[in-house]
Order: sequence, then C-alpha cells, then structure tokens
Amino acid sequence: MADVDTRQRIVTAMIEQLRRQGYAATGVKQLAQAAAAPTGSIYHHFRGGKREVADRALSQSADAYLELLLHVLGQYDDPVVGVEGAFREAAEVVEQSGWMNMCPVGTVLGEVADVEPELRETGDRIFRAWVDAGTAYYEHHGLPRADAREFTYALVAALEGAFILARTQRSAEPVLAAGRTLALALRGLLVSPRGSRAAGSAR
Amino acid sequence: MADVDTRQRIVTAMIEQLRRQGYAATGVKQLAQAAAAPTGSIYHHFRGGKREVADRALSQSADAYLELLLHVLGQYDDPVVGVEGAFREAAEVVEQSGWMNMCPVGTVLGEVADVEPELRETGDRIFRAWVDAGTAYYEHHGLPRADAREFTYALVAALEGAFILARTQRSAEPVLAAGRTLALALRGLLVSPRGSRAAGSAR
DNA sequence: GAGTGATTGGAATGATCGTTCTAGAGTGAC
DNA sequence: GTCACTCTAGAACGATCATTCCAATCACTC
Repeated sequence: MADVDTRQRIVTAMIEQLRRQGYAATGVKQLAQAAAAPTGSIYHHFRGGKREVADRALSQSADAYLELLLHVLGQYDDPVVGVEGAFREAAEVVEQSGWMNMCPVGTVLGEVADVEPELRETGDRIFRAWVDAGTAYYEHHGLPRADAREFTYALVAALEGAFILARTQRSAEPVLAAGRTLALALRGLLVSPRGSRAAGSAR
Repeated sequence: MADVDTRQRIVTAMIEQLRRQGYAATGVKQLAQAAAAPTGSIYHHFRGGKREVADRALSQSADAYLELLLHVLGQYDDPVVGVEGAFREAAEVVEQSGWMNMCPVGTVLGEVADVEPELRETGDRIFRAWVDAGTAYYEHHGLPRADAREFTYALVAALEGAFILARTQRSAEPVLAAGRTLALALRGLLVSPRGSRAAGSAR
C-alpha cells in the first residue's frame, strides 16, 4: 500500500511546485525530492512522465477547488452576498499565506495553453466543469440559464485574474474589488434578467 | 545604429516567446535565434541576461497594451457600451489569432510572481500604472474615485483571467461574458454610486 | 590607413534538464 | 524456500540550460 501513498505524495508535491513556479520551471528531480521519492518511482507510477503528473495534479487540484468554492458559496442565503463573501474569504486566505498562489490551474494554463496540447485539453475539461457547476448553481438561484452561464464565466475569469494581480501586488485589493464588482453585476441580473435576449454569446 | 535595431529585435522576440510559452520555458539560445542575433549580443545589450530582457519586454508590452486599451475605450461615448465593446474587440482579436496569447504580462506574472522578485516588482509597477490610468478614466466619466478604482481592478482582473480561459477553451465566450458582466456592473455604479460608503477596501 | 570602442559570431563551460536503465528490496502465493 | 511481481533507489545518458569568453568585424576619428 506504499503504492497509493507514494503516488499521492508525488501528485501533492507537483501541485505545490506548479502553483509556486509553474510547469516549465518544475524539475522532475526537484519534484522527486519534494515528494521524498526517487525519480524511478515517478516514472514507475506515471509512465507519461512529468506531463502526466502535472495532468493529475491539475485535475485533482481543480476538483478540490470546485468543492471548496461551492461550499463557501453555499454558506450564504443571498447569492449576491455570497459572491462578495467568497471573494473576501479568498482574499484573506491569499493574504495570510503570504501571497502564495492558491490554485495552479489558471497560472499553469496561462503558461502552457499554446504549447502543451494535453494539458490544454485537461484545462478545458476543468473550466467546463467549473462553468457547468456554477451555471447550475445560479440557475437554481433564479437566473435564466444563459445569464447564469455568462455570470459564471465572468466570475471564474475575475477570480483567476484577481489572484494574479493580488500575488503580484501583494495586496488583497484586486480580489476584494473583483468580488464587490461581480456582486453588483449579479444583483443587476437578478433584478432584471436579460434572459434569452442578447444571449447569443452563450452559443 | 544597428545597436538600437538589435536591442529592439531582442525585446520584440522576447515578447513573442513570453506570451507563447512563458518565462521559464524560453531559452536564451532560442531567443537569440528568433531575434536573429548571436547570444553574445544579448549579453552585450542586456548585462542582466535573460531576466533583464524579460523585464524590458514586459514593460514595453504593458505600455503598448495600456495605450491600446485607452484608445479602444475612447472610441465609445458611453463608458458602459465601451466596456462591452472593448471586450468584444479583444475577443475578436484573440479568436482571429488562433487563440494566441495577447499580452504576456498576466500569464508571465502568474508564473513568476513567487519566484522572481525583480519581475514581480516590474509587474507591480505595470498593474499600478494600468489601475491608475483606468481610475482616472472612469473618474472622468462620473464615478467617485473609490468606485472607479474598484471597477478598474475588476476590469483588469477579468480581462486577464478571461484571456486564460479563452485560450484554454479556444472560445471567445469567456471574454464576451466578462465584458457583458462588467458592463452591467458599471451601469449599476453609474446609476447609484456607492462612493465613500464601503470603500474601505480602497485603502 | 592606423587606431579605437562598440558589436557580432559562436565555441566553451559547468550545471541541470527529462528520461531510461539496471540492480536490489519488499511482499504474498504456493 | 522460491517464484513472480511491484516498487524503490539512484547512476547514467544525451540534450539543453544560462552564462562567459574571445577573436573577428564593424563604424568612425585622427
């Protein structure tokens, strides 16, 4: 059963490295050391090498992230308050961690989307899952499907972008600002849905 | 005068490489080849090596980007329409380029913010300049300063994040959705500014 | 045309890259 | 015990990394 342990240790270490320094800068040897495993074990458990480990790391990290976000949003009765609250909580975590990267998905995909087709496809799946979940969530809270989808896209984009700004500026302000702005937009959508009108953007 | 030419060719090639594959994956030799210059010339013009070239590339790219964004926004009388229009134009460019990265600033900083202090500081300066310019722009269009600053932060964050999603999903939808959502928020701010009320977030 | 400083062209260097390979340790079945 | 198999351990490999170095070439001044 040291099997599962080592496998998971490698993936966990990869998540850590990916969010600190991205995909290209992460070395297999460095990864092995961080996971307390020899390089041979890495290639035994992941025949696809570095890329397969990164693939697993992104997927696993994305699952955890989605669960967390839905859990945080679910704590609030009013979805408008929930958006602002979720971003506020995220801002606190980022600040308390010393401006570390929270989630490797956005940053790694920004780095490799044009250059690593397999990782790009994994990212595509991840974002689709996130957007689908968010769409269902906001549809359940009264938004027409097209509006829910559009808003979820904006939320994910703003969250990922705000994390980059916050880490670069060592300031929580971008995350808080994005949360407050999105909450305002969501209030507007709830008051007067645009529904099917100009929703041609939602294919 | 081949001096200036070569210097600029190196920086331009670095911009290209940075947005395609990020900082860590970009090799100096590869850069030299792309710039049609020997590696010796790179270190002659940039004693700081790879990092200094990247620094210059980010700054130059950021200046151009700011000018472009203000120019696009300035084409519209109504700032609400302008936001949606700017994102729509951005979406078209991204799609027509075959989902290439537009601007290296966001993606590179997501990659190196925790690991390259000098590049992080450059990014800090860049984002500050962007936010200051945006704040002035929206203040000039009737928003209280705190609101203008908050909205600008959300705009930059959403734009950077939406680019990552769009490239990953090979779809313009994230960019369009972010633009429409931000336009809605801006309309809300213009109708009923929150001004100094809960603007504690804007330090 | 001799001399001078900037710039080019690329070879050399030591480190590190991702991956492969082989030897041995661990584990359970018979 | 021994066979079969999984996993560990890390050396070995060729390629590539960022950087340094130096001879050759260039553009100009005197």
